[in-house]
Amino acid sequence: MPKHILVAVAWPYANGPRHIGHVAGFGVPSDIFARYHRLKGNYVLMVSGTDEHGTPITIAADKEGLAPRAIADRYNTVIGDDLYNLGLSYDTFTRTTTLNHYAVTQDIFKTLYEKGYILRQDALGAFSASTGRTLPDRYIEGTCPICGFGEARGDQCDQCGNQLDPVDLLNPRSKVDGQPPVFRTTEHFFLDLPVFAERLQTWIAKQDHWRPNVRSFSLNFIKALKPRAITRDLEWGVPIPLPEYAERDDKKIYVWFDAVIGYLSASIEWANNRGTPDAWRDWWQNRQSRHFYFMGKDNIVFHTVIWPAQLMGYFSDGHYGGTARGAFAEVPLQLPYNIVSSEFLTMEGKKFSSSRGVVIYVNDFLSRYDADALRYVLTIAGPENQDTDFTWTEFVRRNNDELVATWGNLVNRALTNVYKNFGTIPQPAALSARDTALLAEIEGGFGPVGELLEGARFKAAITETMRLAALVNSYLSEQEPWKVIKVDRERAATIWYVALRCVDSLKLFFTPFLPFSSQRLHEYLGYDGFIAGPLAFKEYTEDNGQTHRVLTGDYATWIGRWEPPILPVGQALREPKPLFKKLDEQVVAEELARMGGVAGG
RNA sequence: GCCGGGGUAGCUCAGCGGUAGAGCAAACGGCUCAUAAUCGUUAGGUCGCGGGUUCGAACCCCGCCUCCGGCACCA
Repeated sequence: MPKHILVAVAWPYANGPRHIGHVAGFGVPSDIFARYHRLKGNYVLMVSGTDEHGTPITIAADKEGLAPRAIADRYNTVIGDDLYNLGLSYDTFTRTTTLNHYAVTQDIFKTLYEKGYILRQDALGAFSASTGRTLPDRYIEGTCPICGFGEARGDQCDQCGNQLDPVDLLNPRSKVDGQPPVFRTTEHFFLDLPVFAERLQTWIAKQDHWRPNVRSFSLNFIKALKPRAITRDLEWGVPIPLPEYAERDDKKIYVWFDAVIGYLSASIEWANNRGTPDAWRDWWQNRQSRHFYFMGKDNIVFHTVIWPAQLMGYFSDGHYGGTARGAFAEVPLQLPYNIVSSEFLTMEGKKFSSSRGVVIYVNDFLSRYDADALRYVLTIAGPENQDTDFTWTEFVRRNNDELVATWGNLVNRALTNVYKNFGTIPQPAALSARDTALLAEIEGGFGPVGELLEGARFKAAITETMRLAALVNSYLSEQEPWKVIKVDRERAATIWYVALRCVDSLKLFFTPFLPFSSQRLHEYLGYDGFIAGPLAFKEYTEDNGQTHRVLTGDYATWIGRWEPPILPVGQALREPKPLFKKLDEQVVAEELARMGGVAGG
């Protein structure tokens, strides 16, 4: 029985291009997971979009003399292109500035407010003297009242490590324009998290399948829950859906409150765009569905505590809950099933930093190297369980000595031999014990590799797949069909048939990780159709006339299945070419030079 | 400061209570179909340090050293 799987992917923030650390954390792992479940025959809905509200975008806009929307437009395009080029197979990659997203966000806010889960309280806030906008604590600096450090931030002193309140700073000033901030009392709306503390505690405590650090970190976090402000004094954001704020342009919903709602709103948008407006409920109001969230470790509490609290509070009410009929009626919106959080990638031993040149942007990377090469390295050497370091030396080595040498070479030697000597999938004679043993081991991989993928153990899954590929190289070296063919063409045909059967299965194991090369291999083997096909951009126009671009794809037409394929004897091969490019050792020096030599020190 | 995570073969990492593992690098040998790729064999570690629990500890507990994150109106 196919399952409904929601793959909810962190929303990249649209204030600049994204670097490979970002896609290592949420993009590649989530796509591997989604592609695997599609092959498995499950109903996958993979959603995300660019996160376009909040202070950093308004600051970027001010610097360039543009409207926030213009910044968001620019980076929505850049980021969308990056994800497309990496082959991330979203069902819907949209943005938070759509009418639909505003409507869903406002419905959730309004419903939580009416149910008493949102409180109104006065709070002391810091404002920019020049623009009147909120100044987040981290944008205020001054002299630390504890240690006297002159450049302490409003939230914390980097010298003595103490947590601070911006009103305590001596000589406070805005990091944006250098002016002293103005402090004044302002009304804010607070999500009443303590009301949910007990339910959250019970729920999180029984999530044995979460990664241990996610679970323990979250349990620790909810020991001291306070109401959390979910509005900001900012003109850029989703309007507060209450009559007294309808005409005001100075207070909006906090970006994090609306960003997580994107998982739901993007699902609703997906359903509307394909003309089946209730289809999202199969994932959200279906107790059998499972929701997987992918993000970096800095986002954990938003997904394990705050978003679940929003969902618990909303339950099956509001406009979207209340319009459910039939099997969906009164089924509460489903909570996360698993929170797959990654650690951080560093770059040549340092944190990514665009200002210091310690960075490689996705579009820059893909202009010189293949997406599959990046996907391979980010998977097998990615920050799955601990911070890991990306180095160019390691990238070149993994590409050349592992991807090209083990898998690329196996495919190439098998295909070129068979293409040259037979032209079609050769007819085997009786299989030897060695032949059947190899086939059993390779085709037996669908179970264990699949289990590793289901458990989000991507490193282990690709390592096991590489081990299986190496077994086939070993088999060929031992059987030496290039020698056998001179004396026994039928036996040579059998050996090559066995090798190609293995390659055909390995092709499926590699498809979630390396979709582009797996599709090419699929075609070289003489098959038609897509096991990993093209993605597509579509334009949608909403009622206000505003148009936005959505990254999607026609995944239902893809034909791959997570099971040993039936390799048809006699099927004509297409002329093979190497799947991967071997990289010259000097790209290491070139790339380090491009980074301005920062890696040396 | 508080909370959390890490320190395992030259390198990158897996293992997380039951005789120390993988890949790469190194040495030697085989093959030469294949992107000079591959295959086999060998070598290599008092598992950060010191205590403790246990029949038995990389694995659990305590202390220390060291590195790295998070600390909620930053996303």
